[in-house]
Amino acid sequence: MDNSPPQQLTPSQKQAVCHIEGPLLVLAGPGSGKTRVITHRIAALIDSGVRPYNICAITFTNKAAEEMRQRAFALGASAGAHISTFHSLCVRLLRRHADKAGVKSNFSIYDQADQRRCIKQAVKDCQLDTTNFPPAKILDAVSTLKNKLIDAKPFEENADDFFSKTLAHIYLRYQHLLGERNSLDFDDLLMKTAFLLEGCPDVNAEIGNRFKFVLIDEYQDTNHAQYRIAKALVAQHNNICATGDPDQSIYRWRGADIHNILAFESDWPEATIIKLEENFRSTPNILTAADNLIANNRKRKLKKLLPTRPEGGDIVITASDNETAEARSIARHIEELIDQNAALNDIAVFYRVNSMSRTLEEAFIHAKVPYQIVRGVEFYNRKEIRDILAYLKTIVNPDDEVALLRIINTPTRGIGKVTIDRVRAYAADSRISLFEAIKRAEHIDTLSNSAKGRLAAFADMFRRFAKANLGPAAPLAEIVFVESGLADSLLAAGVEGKDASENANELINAAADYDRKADEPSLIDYLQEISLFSDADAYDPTAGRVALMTLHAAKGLEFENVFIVGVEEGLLPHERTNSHDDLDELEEERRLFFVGITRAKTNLHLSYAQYRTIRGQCLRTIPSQFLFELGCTFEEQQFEDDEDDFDDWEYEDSTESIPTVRFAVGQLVRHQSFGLGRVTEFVDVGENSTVTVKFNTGQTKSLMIKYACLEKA
DNA sequence: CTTGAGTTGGTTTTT
DNA sequence: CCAACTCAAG
Repeated sequence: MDNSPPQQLTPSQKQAVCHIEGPLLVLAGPGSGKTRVITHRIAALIDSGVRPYNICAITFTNKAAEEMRQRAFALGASAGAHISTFHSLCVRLLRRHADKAGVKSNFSIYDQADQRRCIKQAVKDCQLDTTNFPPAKILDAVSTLKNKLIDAKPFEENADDFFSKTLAHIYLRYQHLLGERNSLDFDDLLMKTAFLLEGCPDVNAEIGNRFKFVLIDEYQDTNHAQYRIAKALVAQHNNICATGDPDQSIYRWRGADIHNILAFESDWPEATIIKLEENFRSTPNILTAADNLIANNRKRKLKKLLPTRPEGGDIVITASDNETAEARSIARHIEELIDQNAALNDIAVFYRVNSMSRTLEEAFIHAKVPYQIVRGVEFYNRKEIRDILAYLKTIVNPDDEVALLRIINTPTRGIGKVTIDRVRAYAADSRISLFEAIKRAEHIDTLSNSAKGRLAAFADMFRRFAKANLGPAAPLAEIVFVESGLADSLLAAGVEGKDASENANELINAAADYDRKADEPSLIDYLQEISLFSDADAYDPTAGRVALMTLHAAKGLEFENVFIVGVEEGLLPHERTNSHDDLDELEEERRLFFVGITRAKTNLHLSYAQYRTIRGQCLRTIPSQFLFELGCTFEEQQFEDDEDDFDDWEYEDSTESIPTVRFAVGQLVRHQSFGLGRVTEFVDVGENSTVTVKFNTGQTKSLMIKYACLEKA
């Protein structure tokens, strides 16, 4: 049961803990006790006389930060060290030095949905068409620029081609809109902090006095902005300890630059490098499979995966007819595990895309398997929650037009499009904010008297809210929920609104929870904190439920029994990654699978479906190339569903293959011209079946069986 | 001003 | 396939 690292630290772990002064890179493989090393290190630093106040540890998620605080505390480290994510640290620094950073301290933080709306607005403002300039693409480009710390103005100055120039316009407009609304997006938090630290000597000096020892976890997933922040944080003392694993870098698409960790030695030439290659988590066969898989990546630092656990456990690959059968198969396997006394907390199911959770959920409900879907942000994306939060955001930051427009007529209070347009026009003319204009509604001549009255009532409501904004978040959230009329409107919606009401109450409870935990609770702080919530933060390891999550969310976790579903071409690697043409993309998908596999302590269960319904279309699938790279011999089970309600045609369809020569993966074959080789993949699509063969000449070929004349050797 | 029917378009992972 | 948006009727 307990596979935690040995009580005694291993020599290399000890070395990493005790290396106090100077830059240190800990290259830690999965399950190497990395977290343990970091917490011990924090404790050791404090032990050796460093004040907790002078320590800054940066984690990847809030959850990880929380855990690290507790663990360090359990090791006897006194409280006081700053432990948070990069983003939370940035929020703190930007609020503290708001004037120097060029922001107001009550800024809102834009999430993805807000960003998209805002960029859309910016595109329109530039008189451009959203079909030629899709907001999602533009947002991506802007985000990339920000992650590289290229601000709008310098970008515009250097833009020479048409697209860059247009992009520059949109980027400038977007930043302008954000500024007007006193809002920052996720990338701004990093970019503005980097500029603040690099551009203000006094802030930098203050940082130097404060943070004398800096620890950064998951360094392989830092982007350029985070790298520059890290550099600035350690500039004066050079005491950086970065930990990470290049093989677990899975956020390239978000700007993470694997180069940061690969080039650590050239950044800090005097750096000590310590490798943690022993694995205390997984059984040898799981590690062999993981190692075989990742060996296919060409661009990597070689690192061993040394097992310390005895043999045991299974790797099982299941092929099911379709995703429903796959989900049932998983549910049944879980029932078996439960029969063998496995704890529900010890079981997890991973998938590549969130939409795959639906089918699993249905199967688990049917089989009465308790589960939790680890998706923290989902709660905050619900309409009723976003509504309440929009009220709260407007209280804190009346310039946040997105929030204001969301709730100005929610619930409906007779302030429609026409009225809003007139107020906006007035606001633009008088060069005041929309909220300011609403307060002056009675002076707006274009408005009808009834509209004036409604706007006045709206403004009055916010005056009452402002008076009630006295620290703790929960009481205000409750007042807002009731006085805004949201509570009544949900009540009026009957059954439909019942869930929504419960969610609203849950939000108020969550706020109360925050109030209890925070040193100095405030609405601003609360809003900024929940903006930085991540999916993984919602994971409750003590829930007594099977955990369902994306492969990305699985990072940093471990389970006795791991299921990975949908191990198919197009899904893992995902087709949208362009991994067909781009080797880097393919390698990242492989790392993602590697991360998934190495979460498993004892039993690993991989599965794919032969047909999968995607966007309503039932399509034939191909097992993922990654499956064949695992290399170890495994028992492949064909899952047969014995329930009667299974659609007949699916059987027909899948059994109606034209008789053709079949090849097993691993089969030795001979080809007339290429000679001997081994089958690495067999794609069964009837008469057009193909095999991929790795020939002894070194080349790998995909061949159509009906033409290739392969013979089994 | 609100509502609902109809259309369009986007469709991975997330701080 | 679903969510977000548009538009016309009430």
